[in-house]
Amino acid sequence: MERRVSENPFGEFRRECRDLLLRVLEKISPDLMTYKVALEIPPNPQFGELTSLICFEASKYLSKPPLELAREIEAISKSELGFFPLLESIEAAGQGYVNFHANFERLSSLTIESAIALDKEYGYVKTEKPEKIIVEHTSVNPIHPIHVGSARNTFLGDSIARILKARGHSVSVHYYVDDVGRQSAIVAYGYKLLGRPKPSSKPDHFIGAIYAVTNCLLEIRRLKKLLERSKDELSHDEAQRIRNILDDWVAVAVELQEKFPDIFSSLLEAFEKVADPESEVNLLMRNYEEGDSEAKELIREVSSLCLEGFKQTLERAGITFDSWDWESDFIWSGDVARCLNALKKTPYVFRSGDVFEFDAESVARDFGLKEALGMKKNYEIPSLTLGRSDGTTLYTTRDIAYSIWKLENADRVINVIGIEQRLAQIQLKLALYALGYSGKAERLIHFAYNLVNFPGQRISGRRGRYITLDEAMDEAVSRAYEEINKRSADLTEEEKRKISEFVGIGAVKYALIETDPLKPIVFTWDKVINFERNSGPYIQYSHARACSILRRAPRRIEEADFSLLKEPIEHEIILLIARFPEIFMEAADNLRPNIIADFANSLADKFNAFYASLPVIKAEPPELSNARLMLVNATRITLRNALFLMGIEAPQRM
RNA sequence: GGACCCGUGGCCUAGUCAGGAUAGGGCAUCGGCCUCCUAAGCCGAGGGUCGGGGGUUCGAAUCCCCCCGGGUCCGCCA
Repeated sequence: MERRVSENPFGEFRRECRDLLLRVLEKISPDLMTYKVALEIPPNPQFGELTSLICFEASKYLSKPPLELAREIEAISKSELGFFPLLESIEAAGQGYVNFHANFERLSSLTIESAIALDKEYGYVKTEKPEKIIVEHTSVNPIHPIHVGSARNTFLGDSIARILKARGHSVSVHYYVDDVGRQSAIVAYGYKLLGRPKPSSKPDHFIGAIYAVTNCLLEIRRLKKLLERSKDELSHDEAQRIRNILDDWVAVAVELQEKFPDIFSSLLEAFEKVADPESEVNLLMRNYEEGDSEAKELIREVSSLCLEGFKQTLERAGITFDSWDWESDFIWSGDVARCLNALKKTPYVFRSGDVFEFDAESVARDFGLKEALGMKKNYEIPSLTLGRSDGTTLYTTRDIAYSIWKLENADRVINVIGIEQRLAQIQLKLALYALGYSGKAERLIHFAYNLVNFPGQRISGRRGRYITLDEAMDEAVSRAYEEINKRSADLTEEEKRKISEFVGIGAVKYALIETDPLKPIVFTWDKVINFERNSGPYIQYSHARACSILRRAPRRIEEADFSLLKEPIEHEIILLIARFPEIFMEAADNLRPNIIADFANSLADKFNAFYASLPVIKAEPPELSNARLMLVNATRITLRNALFLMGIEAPQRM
């Protein structure tokens, strides 16, 4: 048989089914051709590899029971079958399904040979419309370490970038360094009070401690003052409410004092000497925006220190960026001011007290965007405050300028940002419409994901309540090392270290990519460091097993008789491998990295079942062994390629 | 109060956009399987009013309406 290679084997089968069905429908009644011919995956192999539901639709039109029509299709298709090599048979079933059964000899051959021939490219079907895409992800403020909650952002973003690249887009990955906000001024102020110390630990952890303590002391000072100053004006309830918040922060202070005793006591001491730390922070923030050289030097120093720590973490996790975009640069270049002025010239900005407000609601109404934005008609979108009364800028306003810059440099911009910023992202988008950038606005995508919380409480950078990504990776890697030390004692120390890195980090990545991004995750160590079924390591293990078989095989096989692969489990594996390209396309075109995780897990499942029940190397006759070896190789390639899209290493041994 | 998201066995989760055949997995529990390619594995068992109620449909976890529960947002924070 002629050897063929397809980038999408199941797609070929799907096309044949559709073509055949259309031919048959034309014979029955040309009007049927207008029906949507959607072919679906049947729930059970006994119903074939694809199924059509067209008879249920068409039965009304032809006033014929669905099953009768299905039988008619079955009968007519018999004479056409010869033109469609990947099809074995068509049969009417159930209430009126038309089931398509594949010719497994040919589908197996096409699938396995394609996977092996395309190797590192298998599954990565290229788009017909390559775009320039900017993916902005992580963008953790440079004031505390990357914690496991923001790691969800990092890994989803990284996976999206990998998937889009594999799809043939030109992808540029950006990190937005938010150094302008009040938070940066707070941490810089604390850092200055401490006399700009050299970090005594990993720089981002060190900065995170300073930030949490400084912020906490500021909050306590502010709340106490508030209670004191307005003792007589406050209602009883109001005063009680503030006292409760204060109590909360005092509890935070106790936690922080325990965790960072040195920083805490030094900062507490320094704070007592300052009359009004609050205004000093505000001054620093203002000076920074104005480009005051002392403020610039200080805040850039703190931010860079923190970023240095991020880069260590990200490098370990295998995450890279093409561009680090400093928010402050957009202020100093005048972009933000220009953008603000332009916005003020539109009819959508009004004054409210000392500040300008952006009337997002009117834009949505005038441009008829409510429905497209997923909002109810009667819901009034809140306005957006564009600046502080002291003249400094606000985050979303700065983000408008940044977004325009990104959109000028790309066909599509994907922002991986927490779902809690949904409203702000909508307001931002509406501002682009108001500015006359409708085309750009449509190409701006907010990829939203939900929070990772601890059981019973929120992760909070401001309170210093978090588990860092570093800790999570350390813990996962050390557990992986124990495991690998037990089972693969013959590996060198270096190999063991390397593999435990892959496995531990793979576990964390998988756990954060696998769940639907819109669902909140409750953090537990057992969930994030899972090495059992439905985990990164489970897939890696399956890959290593496939490698192990191939390593031990006495010969390299380049062709085989695939008609010998008759076991149902073999067919299931082949089908999954064949479907990988279309699952990949779905993941790429709908931004769904989690379905790659799901797919890889299913394939690993099937492969392990196969592994346990059927011999490969010792299979008899040798021709069967050959065919299985090639199946194992195709599985290995597909698992590896799926793992790659999640940024998970595929070790050959573990 | 309003808007958005989520609700699937004890716990976690796929399927919901594009409605179809006995609702897939995993954890935990119980019972089996290593002189045989890595047991991070495999096989089997029990366990489900798909949050509730209406509706549309030949057919609803999936679509529509109402309600309930949880989360998020509604800041001169980011």
